[in-house]
Amino acid sequence: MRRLLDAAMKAIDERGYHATRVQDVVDIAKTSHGTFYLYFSNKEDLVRALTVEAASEATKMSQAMAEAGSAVELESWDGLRSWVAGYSALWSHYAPLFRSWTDLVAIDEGVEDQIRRMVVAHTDAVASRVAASERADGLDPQVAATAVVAMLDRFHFLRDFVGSPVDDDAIDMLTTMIHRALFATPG
Amino acid sequence: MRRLLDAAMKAIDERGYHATRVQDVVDIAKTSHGTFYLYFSNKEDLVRALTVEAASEATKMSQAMAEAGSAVELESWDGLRSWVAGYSALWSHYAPLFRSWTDLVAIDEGVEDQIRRMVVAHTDAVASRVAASERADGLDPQVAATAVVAMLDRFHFLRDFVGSPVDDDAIDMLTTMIHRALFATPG
Amino acid sequence: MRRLLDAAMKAIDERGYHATRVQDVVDIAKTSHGTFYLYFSNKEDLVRALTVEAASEATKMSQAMAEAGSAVELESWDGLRSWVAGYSALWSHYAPLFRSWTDLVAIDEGVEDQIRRMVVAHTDAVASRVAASERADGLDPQVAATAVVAMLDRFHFLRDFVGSPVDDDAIDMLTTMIHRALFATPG
Amino acid sequence: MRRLLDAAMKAIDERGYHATRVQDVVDIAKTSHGTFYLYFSNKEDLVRALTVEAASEATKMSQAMAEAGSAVELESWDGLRSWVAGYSALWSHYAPLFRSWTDLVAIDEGVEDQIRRMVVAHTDAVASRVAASERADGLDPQVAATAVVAMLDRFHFLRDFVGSPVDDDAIDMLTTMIHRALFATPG
DNA sequence: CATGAATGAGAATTCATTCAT
DNA sequence: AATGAATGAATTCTCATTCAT
Repeated sequence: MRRLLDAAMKAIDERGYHATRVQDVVDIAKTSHGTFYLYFSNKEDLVRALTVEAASEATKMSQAMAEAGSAVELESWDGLRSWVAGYSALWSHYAPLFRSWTDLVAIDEGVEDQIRRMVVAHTDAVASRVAASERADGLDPQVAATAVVAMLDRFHFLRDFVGSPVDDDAIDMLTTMIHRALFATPG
Repeated sequence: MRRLLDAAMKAIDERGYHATRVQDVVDIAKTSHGTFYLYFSNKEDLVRALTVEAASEATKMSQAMAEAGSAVELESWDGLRSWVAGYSALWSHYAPLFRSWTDLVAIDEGVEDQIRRMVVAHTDAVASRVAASERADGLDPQVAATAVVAMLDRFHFLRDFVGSPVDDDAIDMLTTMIHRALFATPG
Repeated sequence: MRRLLDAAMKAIDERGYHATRVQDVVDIAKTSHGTFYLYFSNKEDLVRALTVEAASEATKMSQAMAEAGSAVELESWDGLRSWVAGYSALWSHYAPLFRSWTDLVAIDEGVEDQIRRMVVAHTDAVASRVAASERADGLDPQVAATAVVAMLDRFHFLRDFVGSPVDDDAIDMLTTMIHRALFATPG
Repeated sequence: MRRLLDAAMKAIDERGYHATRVQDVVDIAKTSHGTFYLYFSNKEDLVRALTVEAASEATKMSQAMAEAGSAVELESWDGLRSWVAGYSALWSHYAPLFRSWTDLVAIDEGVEDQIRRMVVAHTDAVASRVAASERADGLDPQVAATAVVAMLDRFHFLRDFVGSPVDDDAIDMLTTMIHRALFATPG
């Protein structure tokens, strides 16, 4: 089952979700059609399982942040950077899913729910810090958080699209831009 | 032919690209399968035509900006806002395509090229202004531009996803955040 | 469509419903899979169409009898014989369906309804004549009618099973037996 | 093995033969796929075992009748009734098989042979009594016997189909009708 | 130019059967 | 003897594309 999940990730990575056939997945997993349907009732079920996993990781990440401490974390450049780096690591790990979640939401309600859960986990985490910050006034926390998550998510996609990995320098710059966008005194 | 393009846009809007059948398109266009293949050699060809259109609009938009004047435009809040508003209008007009371009790039090289052209048009426009600005030093123009375009693009998608339209207030806030991210003096 | 219906009848005749593949039907009809699904949404739909046809014929037959006249028809040996002969002709024409309607009812509700319609058409026709007959008292018309239809239906099946066609002599004898069963003075 | 046979009967009763999966049978028997194939070489083998059982019962029934005595048995209303009641009990006990034997004969030659054996046991038993009876002249014993068995068999099916059990009254009436059909003096 | 019936390659899914444990 | 995970052949169904009218 783990083998099938990993194989699916690999296949989606290579061909994209829609071009991925059950055949491709079982070929990579070196198993048979029958085995696939032993563990998943259909192709959608497999994607659902993958998104559940990713959404759980995302939720775990923002909960960890919630427990770890105060708004200071995002308000300080270093604190913000570590969150951005965490997001980046998550994105890279689940790249095949994050890259195409736009399309995955159309699969079915179950998948859409998981993706929504993932988005909400991230935006809520940011929104609560923004709401708590004195320096971010003037910004609607939810809208600002959405903008931040949008930037992070798509930045990774675009870099991936042009073939440049998101390295430490890029994370630094993203951190700086987000930090300014949220907390900077207008110049 | 125009009827078919519009019908395709409508169908993709309603069902998403992958769930759209040639049948759906010809139904909406009130024409027949035969006619479809008279104007397009296949389904991909149709999408290619749509992306060519969107990419041309995007290019036109950034050329207009290039002709219109100096870096001041983006450096001033008002100038930046009008660009953001323009992007927003473009996104909304081609929403079905922008919403799922993640998926479209996988169709074929021709489509991917058009999308790349569109992304480059936007990032280059921003990057050149950032490069020209004295207040944006410390930022790699290309990377910063990518981040800005990422934010704009995905913000629209996310608002669309949660069902809230991008209104004037949201555009104001986006403008402010981008303005700060690019040009603000760190607080 | 007619070609497909006839082909299906032939295929069911040769292999039985459950062993009949869509492939077999389209092979006999000398057409393609695609064409099959152009006219029928699935295999069940095809059988439904066949049973609708058979049930309509059955209904037509009993209506004709109702219009033609009084109870005398069945009460007289000749009248009864002509009805038995009609039933026999119907059975032979739709042999593949009648032979296996036992199994067809399990396909879906639509098919079951048609078959019930067919059975009811026959039993009601007989029951009303029995009820009207003075010589048949002591018999519950519905139960007696069921027994008569049962005998007719299964007699054909059993003869078919052992490879002997139902000829005029057999029809004569069946007529005599039914006539006695319904109207004879106990010896 | 007994558990598997009973489970198969139950499964066929609930879903019909074709809809019954090996899975269903082993679930009901609370055993495993492996065990199933330990006792039966395949699915057909299981059905064959069931039909062998039913055919043996049928044979036993007509042998008992042969031993018990003379033609009088069927010629007397009471004697006939006890045979009809016996048939009815047999049908009810093996209802899942009798209900769908139309379908079962198509499985393989082995199954068809058993079913033929069962049919022949019944028709021969009746035919020999008819042949021996003086009052049944004019009727071909084999044909008349076939008609009687047909009526009995299908009457049960039809009653089952409309949801009315075959009770004592129905058996009385069947007996009367068969008695008249075979032995009545034409009125 | 326009039509839409016909095509068939390709994909998902099921389920009887095997076999290592 | 018993188990049940794994297998893959067989089948249904979809839909882009063609072509005779």
